[in-house]
Amino acid sequence: MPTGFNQAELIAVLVAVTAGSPRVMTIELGGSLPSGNLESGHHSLQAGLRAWVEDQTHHPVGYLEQLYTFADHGRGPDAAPGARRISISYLGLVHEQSSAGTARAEWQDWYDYFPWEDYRDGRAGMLDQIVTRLNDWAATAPALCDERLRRVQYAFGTNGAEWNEDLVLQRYELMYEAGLVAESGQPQGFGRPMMADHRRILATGIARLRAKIKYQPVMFELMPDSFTLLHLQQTVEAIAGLRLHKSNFRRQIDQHALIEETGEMSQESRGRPAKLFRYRREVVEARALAGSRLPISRD
Amino acid sequence: MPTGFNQAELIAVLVAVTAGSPRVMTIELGGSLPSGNLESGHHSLQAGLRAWVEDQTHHPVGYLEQLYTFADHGRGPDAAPGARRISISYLGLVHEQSSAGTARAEWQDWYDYFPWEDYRDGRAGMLDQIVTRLNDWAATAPALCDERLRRVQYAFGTNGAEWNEDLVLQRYELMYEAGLVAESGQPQGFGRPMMADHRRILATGIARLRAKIKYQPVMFELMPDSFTLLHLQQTVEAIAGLRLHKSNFRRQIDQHALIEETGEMSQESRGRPAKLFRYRREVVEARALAGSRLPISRD
DNA sequence: GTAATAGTGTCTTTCAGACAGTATGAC
DNA sequence: GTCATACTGTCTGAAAGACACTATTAC
Repeated sequence: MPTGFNQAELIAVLVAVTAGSPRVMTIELGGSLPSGNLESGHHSLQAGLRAWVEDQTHHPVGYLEQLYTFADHGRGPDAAPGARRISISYLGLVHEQSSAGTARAEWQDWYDYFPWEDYRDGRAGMLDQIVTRLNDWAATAPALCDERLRRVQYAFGTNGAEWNEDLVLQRYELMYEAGLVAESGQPQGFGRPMMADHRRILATGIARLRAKIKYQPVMFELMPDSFTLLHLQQTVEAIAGLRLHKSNFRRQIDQHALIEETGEMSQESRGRPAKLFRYRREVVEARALAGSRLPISRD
Repeated sequence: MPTGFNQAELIAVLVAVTAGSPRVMTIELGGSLPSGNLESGHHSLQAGLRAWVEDQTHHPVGYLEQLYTFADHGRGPDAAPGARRISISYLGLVHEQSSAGTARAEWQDWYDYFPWEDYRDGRAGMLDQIVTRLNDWAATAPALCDERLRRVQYAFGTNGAEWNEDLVLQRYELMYEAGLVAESGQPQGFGRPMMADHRRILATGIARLRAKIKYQPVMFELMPDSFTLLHLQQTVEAIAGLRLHKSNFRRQIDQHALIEETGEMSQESRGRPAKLFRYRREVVEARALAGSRLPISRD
């Protein structure tokens, strides 16, 4: 085989939110993200992934965006010298659903893989343990110690620094370097491991989604056609791993005129029944990415 | 050759700003973006591109980020059936410099390729022409007309909509669909064309940079070690294609404590001499991506 | 003096953030 | 009535946006 030829693989981070839990589609009993080779029948990368995902989940993918492309030197018995495996990963969002997946494919709560990322009930107890071990790790390398301590402080919000929920990948990479996850050789690592670098790809996807949700109305891709405001808020909270302020959340949603009342009321309330809303897709697509406010004033 | 194997190519959108002009590195007299095949000697995608770029420009690449990965069905005489060319593009930023490049590689003003993207001297006259032709194009398809008119209004800021400098790719794609650029077959298209889809990749890079500069201090990667505030502002203006408000720009820069005085003064002034500043890389790396403010209030 | 650029002060508007309150259902 | 959830009103402080002003050089 000539050099310069490579095998290409598509990997999907497919997300849904069910009953306040963020879920990711997996295969092999939660050990792998779904992936498949790029086939010649696929018209484009995105089309290939979209067709494949809809086949697996029987739901339309509302939103699909490219995440990252990795390349590793080819491994395995049939790898040619100089050949690589190129992995192209995508983030996909699907509407909340009750179907449990198929035998091969299952939804898993993503906080099984990253328990320390869930800040909804306050700082996870596990975090103190993790930070202690990271600080020990920093101390083992006098030359790098200061640098490492700064990274830990920034990524984990210690020493008065604030927790930044977007830094999912930075936290995972620190833990990987320090040998605190199973993928880096540690038998008793934190969180549930995945095959190869799949947990790293999932971290990339979570980070992207947490960042994106702040300036693009992508959360509606995770919602059913009609929903209550509390339901919407709980979905965002599940993604961000944070509790949000109710009245401010509501004000922001309707300041941007993102939704409208359906006229119906929710049936399943234990308190006062809630109004149902729907996403105003047309309006938002027109004015669209208006979230991009530039903090630099024109003249 | 077995199916499922593909050729991989690295493409760089390499940006510098010289004397208030944003420049992109090209080869073939400005007709192509620099690109090279992924070689087996390259340790990783990023390392391959970085080594290659530094070899070409003799400058360290301060900032390098992946842009997008494309796949086309293999073309050309030696393409195997089912083989594809996978193109992985990167955005790189280098410090302003005077060197004119090499014989093979040259810097070009990116507004040669996208003259309608320069809003610094007000709305480019060319825009009225473009919008007229786009509206004509919309009218040719009654079924799609409304949809197309909405896209034009949004992307080009017509009919009372605001100009959004980030929508570089959307504008190029509309013009491509309407046959207003040479790449889609029009002999007298707007702007300078490039080979294959290179101008589309450049549009992707410009859009990414314009968006990024608003919440990450990446402009300093384009600056020399010391610079005046006006110099910094003109660099950002060159990228954004907009004029900025002087005193607000300055306030924002020092509110975030991004820079510090060197103590020196600029020599080349025609008016009052300006203080020189340097970027506080350490501080910013520590507090870093603090730009990510979430417009959703925690509780 | 003029021209040109450097740099400061401050007013207004907007909006995130926080808090407290009222409304309507089940029991 | 209590409890739970739904929903509204308003105060405060920070920061964007806009405008006007003073400062220091070359000529």
